Amino acid sequence: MSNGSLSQLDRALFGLRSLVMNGEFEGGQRLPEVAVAKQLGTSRTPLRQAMDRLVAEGLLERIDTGGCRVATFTRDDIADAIEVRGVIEGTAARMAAERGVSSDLLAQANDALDGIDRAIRASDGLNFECYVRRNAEFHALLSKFSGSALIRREIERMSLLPLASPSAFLSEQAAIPDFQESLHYAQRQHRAILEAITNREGARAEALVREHARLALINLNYLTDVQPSLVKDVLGLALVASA
Amino acid sequence: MSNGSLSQLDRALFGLRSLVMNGEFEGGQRLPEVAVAKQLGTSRTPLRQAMDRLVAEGLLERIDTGGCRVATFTRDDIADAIEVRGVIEGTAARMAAERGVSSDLLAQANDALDGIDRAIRASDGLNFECYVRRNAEFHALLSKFSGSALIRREIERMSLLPLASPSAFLSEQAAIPDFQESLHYAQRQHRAILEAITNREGARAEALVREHARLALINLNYLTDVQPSLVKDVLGLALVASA
DNA sequence: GCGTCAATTTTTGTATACAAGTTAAACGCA
DNA sequence: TGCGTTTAACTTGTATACAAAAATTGACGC
Repeated sequence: MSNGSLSQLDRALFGLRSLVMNGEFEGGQRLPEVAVAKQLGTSRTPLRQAMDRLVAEGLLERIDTGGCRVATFTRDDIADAIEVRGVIEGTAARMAAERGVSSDLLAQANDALDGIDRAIRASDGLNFECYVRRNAEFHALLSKFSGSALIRREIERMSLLPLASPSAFLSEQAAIPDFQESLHYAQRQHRAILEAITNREGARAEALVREHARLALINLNYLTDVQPSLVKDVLGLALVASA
Repeated sequence: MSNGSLSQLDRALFGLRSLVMNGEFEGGQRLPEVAVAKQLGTSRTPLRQAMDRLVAEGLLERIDTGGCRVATFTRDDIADAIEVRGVIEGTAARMAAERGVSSDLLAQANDALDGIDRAIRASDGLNFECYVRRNAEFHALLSKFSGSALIRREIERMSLLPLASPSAFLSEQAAIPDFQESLHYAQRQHRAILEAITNREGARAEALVREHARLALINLNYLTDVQPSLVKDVLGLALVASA
C-alpha cells in the first residue's frame, strides 16, 4: 500500500484537483460521481474520498441534497486567503523569534536566500526556475522555524487554496520587467525577516511577513489589471468569478 | 437524504468523535475499521468517511501503512492550538474594525454581552448555562463580524481541536471561586473588544482578542496544577499525553 | 533463549450492487 | 399555453465482497 505506485485515491485526488484547478469544470457545476470516476479511470469509492478531501481543502463544496460542486471564489475570497496565510506565517515568524531557532536552521535559511541572490543576479539574466525553488525552500523553512507541527500544517493548508500560496503568481510573470524589480523587493523583505528572527524581534518579524504576503495580492491585481492576457494561464484563476 | 433523521455518516462522525474525545481509545491506538463500525452500528463505508473527516480535524492521524490512529497531543500542542485560534479570531476582530460592522450586528453583540452580565450578576448566584450560551453567541458573532466566510470557517476549524475552543474549560469550573472572578475579567475583555471594533481601532481589537484567547491556556494550567481532580471530566483532555 | 523466516490471520483498499432519494421530463388538465 | 402531478431517469448513500497488503503468530534453526 505504501509502495512507489500511486494508490487509486492519490490518482483520483491529484487528477481531480488538477482538473478543477485548470478550470475544466464550470464554476458551481455539480460533479456527477460516475462520470468523473470514469473520466479519471477509477471507481466511485476512491473518487468519493478524493472529493471529501477537496471539500476540506475548500476547492469543492458540498450540496445539501447530496454530492459536491466546484467552489467559486470572489476576488475578496482570494484576498482573505492571502491575508490569513500571511497572518499564520507571521505567527510562525513571531514564534520563531520568541522561542529561538537553532543556528543550523538559520544557516539553511541563509543558504536559501543566498541561492535567491544568485538566481536574481545571474550574469545571463534571471534564473527563474532556481528562484522558485529557493523561494519555496525559504518559506518551508519559515514554517519549520515555529517549531509547531500545527502551525506548519495550517500554513500548508492555506497555501493549497487557489492563488494563496507564496509562489502562486511567480511562473506567469518571469518576463515582465516590473516584476523583476518586485523580486528584488521581495528578497530584501526575506533578508529583513531572517534578521528579525535572528535578533529575536518578534513583532518586527510578524509585521514583515504579513507585508511580504501582500505581494501575492499585488501580483494578482497587476496581473488582472495590467496584463489580462496572461490571466488564462494562471492555475486556479479560472475559479475566480468574473476574472 | 436531507431529512430529519441522521445519515449513517453523521452517526459515525458524531459517535466516533465522541468516543475519541471521551478517551475510549488509548492515545496512539490504531482504530480497526470493522470493529469500530460494529461498535457504532454502521458499515465500513460511512465510518471510513467519518475517519477521513476526523483526520482533517486533527483528532485522528493516518498511518503510513494504512488506517488511522488516535492522535495524541502534548501540552505544547494545546497551547499552540489556542494561540492560533486567538490569532485568527484576532484577525477577524481587526478586519471587523477596519471594514466596519453594521449597527445591527453590533447591537446583537451588545445583547449577548448584556446577557452575560445578567448571568454573572444573577441574584441567586451564577447562571452558568446562560453564561456558556451567551459566550458562545458572542464569539460566533465575532467571527461573523469579519465578513469573511474563510475566516469564519477557520475559526470553527480551530475550535474543533480538543481544548482549543473558547468554551473548552467552562463547564468544569463553575463551582471554583477563583474561576468566577475570571469570568468578570473575561467579560471586561469582551466589552473592550466590542468597543475597539466600534471605534475602528483594529490593532487594539486584535491585541485584545489574542489576550482573551489566552484565558483558555490559563484555565488549562489552573486545572492541571491546582485542581487535578477535575481533569478526568474535561472533554478531550484524555488525549493529552501525561495529563 | 533468541532471532529469523514462513505461514496464517487480520486489516485495509477498491469495486460494485442495490436501495432510497433527487432531479428532470412527460403528461394531463385547466 | 401555463401549471401541477405523476412517472421515469439519474444520482447519491450504504453495504458488502474480494483481493492485496500488513501484522501477527508460530515454528524452526542457531
